[in-house]
Amino acid sequence: MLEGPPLRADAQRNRARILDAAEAVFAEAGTRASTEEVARRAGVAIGTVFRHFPTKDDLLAAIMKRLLAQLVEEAGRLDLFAFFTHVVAQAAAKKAVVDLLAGSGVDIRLPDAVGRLEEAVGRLLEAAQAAGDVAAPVRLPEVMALFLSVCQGALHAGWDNQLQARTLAVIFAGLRCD
Amino acid sequence: MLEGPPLRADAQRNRARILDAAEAVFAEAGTRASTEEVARRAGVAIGTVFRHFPTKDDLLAAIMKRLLAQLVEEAGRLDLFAFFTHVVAQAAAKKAVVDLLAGSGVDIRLPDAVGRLEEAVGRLLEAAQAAGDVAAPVRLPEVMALFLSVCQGALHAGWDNQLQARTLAVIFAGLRCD
Amino acid sequence: MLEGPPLRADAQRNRARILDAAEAVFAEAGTRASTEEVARRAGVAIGTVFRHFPTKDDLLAAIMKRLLAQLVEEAGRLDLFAFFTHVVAQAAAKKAVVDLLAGSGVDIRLPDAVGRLEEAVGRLLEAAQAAGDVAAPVRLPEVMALFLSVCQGALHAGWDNQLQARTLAVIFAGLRCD
Amino acid sequence: MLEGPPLRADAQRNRARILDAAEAVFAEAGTRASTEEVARRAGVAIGTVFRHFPTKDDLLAAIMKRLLAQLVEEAGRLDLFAFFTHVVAQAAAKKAVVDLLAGSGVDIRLPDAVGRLEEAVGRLLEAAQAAGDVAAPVRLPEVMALFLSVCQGALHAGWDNQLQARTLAVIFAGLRCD
DNA sequence: TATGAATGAGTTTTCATTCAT
DNA sequence: CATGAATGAAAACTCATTCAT
Repeated sequence: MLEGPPLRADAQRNRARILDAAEAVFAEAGTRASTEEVARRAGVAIGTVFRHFPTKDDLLAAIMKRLLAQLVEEAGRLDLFAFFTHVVAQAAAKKAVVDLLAGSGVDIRLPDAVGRLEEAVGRLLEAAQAAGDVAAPVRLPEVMALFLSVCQGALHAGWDNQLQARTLAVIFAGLRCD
Repeated sequence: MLEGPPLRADAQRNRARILDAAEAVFAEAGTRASTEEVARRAGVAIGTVFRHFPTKDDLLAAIMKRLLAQLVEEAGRLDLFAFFTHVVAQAAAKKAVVDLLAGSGVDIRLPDAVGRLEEAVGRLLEAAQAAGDVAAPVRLPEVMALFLSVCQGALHAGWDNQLQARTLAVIFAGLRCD
Repeated sequence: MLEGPPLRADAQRNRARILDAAEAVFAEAGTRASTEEVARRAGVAIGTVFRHFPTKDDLLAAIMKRLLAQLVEEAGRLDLFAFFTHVVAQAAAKKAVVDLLAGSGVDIRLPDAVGRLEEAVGRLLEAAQAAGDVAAPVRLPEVMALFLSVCQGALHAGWDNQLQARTLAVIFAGLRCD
Repeated sequence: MLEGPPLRADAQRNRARILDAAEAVFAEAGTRASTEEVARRAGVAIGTVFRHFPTKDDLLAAIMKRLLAQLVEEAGRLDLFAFFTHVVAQAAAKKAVVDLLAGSGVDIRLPDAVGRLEEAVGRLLEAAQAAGDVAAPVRLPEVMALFLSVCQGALHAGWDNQLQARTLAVIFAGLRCD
């Protein structure tokens, strides 16, 4: 957890640019895309990428961490159903992250961040069950599993709005009447 | 659709060996695993792999095609719920294929084979609806979407039998009461 | 010079087919073209090519030998100028051979055949000088050199009939007034 | 025509080294020589060659371009006869290049550079005709054709100084009395 | 003898990572 | 700190040649 000295303003800007570029590049081309391509997209030299993220896996982990934090933040503002819907809707933009969450060969461990997301979803689940919107026997693990599954699914095969809605409808019904 | 002359017996044997090896290797190490490793596992020289599959992508496509055919065959013997359950249970063993089905950077198109799977699942759906096991408004696209999603989800290390069962239970309930 | 037993009729037919195919293939794609491609063009399996020509170089040497014999034969029927003109006109069809004559990396020695061609051209030269069509000081080596040079030149850059004629005209003038 | 930013000094040095090495290697062993050998000779890692020339063909094209520029420069300093003589004399050292100019399987297009050479030779021709050293009806295309032909011819091992001189003498006479 | 599958050394090419500028 | 050239191990792919069918 050592964070080192705070970065200079330009360094911080570069770090953010690289993360944005990496998210975009890996979303488009998968994690096979080269680090050079990320640098190019970020408008930065390759050395700069490696200064900020000593290995490619570090870069991937950083993307993940950032998205997970975003998800936690969104979970704090929405109910369970809205959260699912929202995340699925934008899953395609986060391809790499969802892939990583699902473990695509690259081996990255972020127990903290994942744990925090699980807690956030847990709170949503409790609330939904308290409101009677989700059946009592439903537990967090399967909700997380469904969440990840549907994110994965949504990445691919061009789920349009319709298909997203219909697919989520089945899951929501399942949560309600289980 | 031209298939060329039938392969010699030994060639056919090698082709199958290579596909088996590739399925295993890519399941264990992802599609990043090298073609050499596949050759080694198949007990064959690298040139033999490339004679059968001129490109790594060709090899991946061939694995896919074979798995899809297997799924179609299994769909013919099971009902919708059993099919889901069965496939999810062994998804981890087919990691690479499920990844490919979902499009993991490698660019492979097998509309035919995918189409046939969709038809097979369509028949299962009709039967299940006729039997009253699935609600009338449910349509094929969302069933396929759920199917793929859950396969992806099931790849994760964490899904033990319990979690598989509980997750599918939610989906099955959703299909029933939608 | 051991020639072995005479070939069976079908074997002889195959040998010829392979040579024709090789000449065509190497003319189109250079000597880098693969032996497989030659086999394919000859409508023969790769093993058959290697039975007739134990190495690729043997195949190339055989093409050469055949073309040189052809040239000798043509030299016997034409005068020096007609011979030059004729050979240049069809040089493109013999790309590989001319390349080989010029020594393109592949190392092949056919002193006999080349010697016989040189003799044939020598006879043409004597005749032409006797007729006063070629200046007395001109010697065989430079005639051969010009011959090969122009063949090489004609292979490339799409010499049309016009250009062939004009280029040869300069050389013929040079031979006359040297 | 965009050339990108100017190369760093060390990169430029390496680029030149690689070109020199490639010219030497390909002159000795033909274009079949491996890129590794070029790297070794240049005292550079293989990756460096590919950073500068992403493809072997790119490397070959670059050699060509450089030689053509050299020829243009030499054409600017010499008269037509001296130019021919000079180039023929050193043709053997440029084996690969002359082969490429003539198109030896490798597929490279450099219309610009070739065009500039043609212009330069055109100027020499005009001057020679103005001086009465070349007959009026002679045109540029056949001069270029002769030039390339003789370069090709000169590649052969056998052309010693004598033979070069005698062969060029015939051509020069032809240009004079055509 | 013909066939065509298998071999495996050799080549090209890619890319994460290091390091001189 | 940023840059971008260099590195070199590893991967993809080719093809002359051998050998089982």
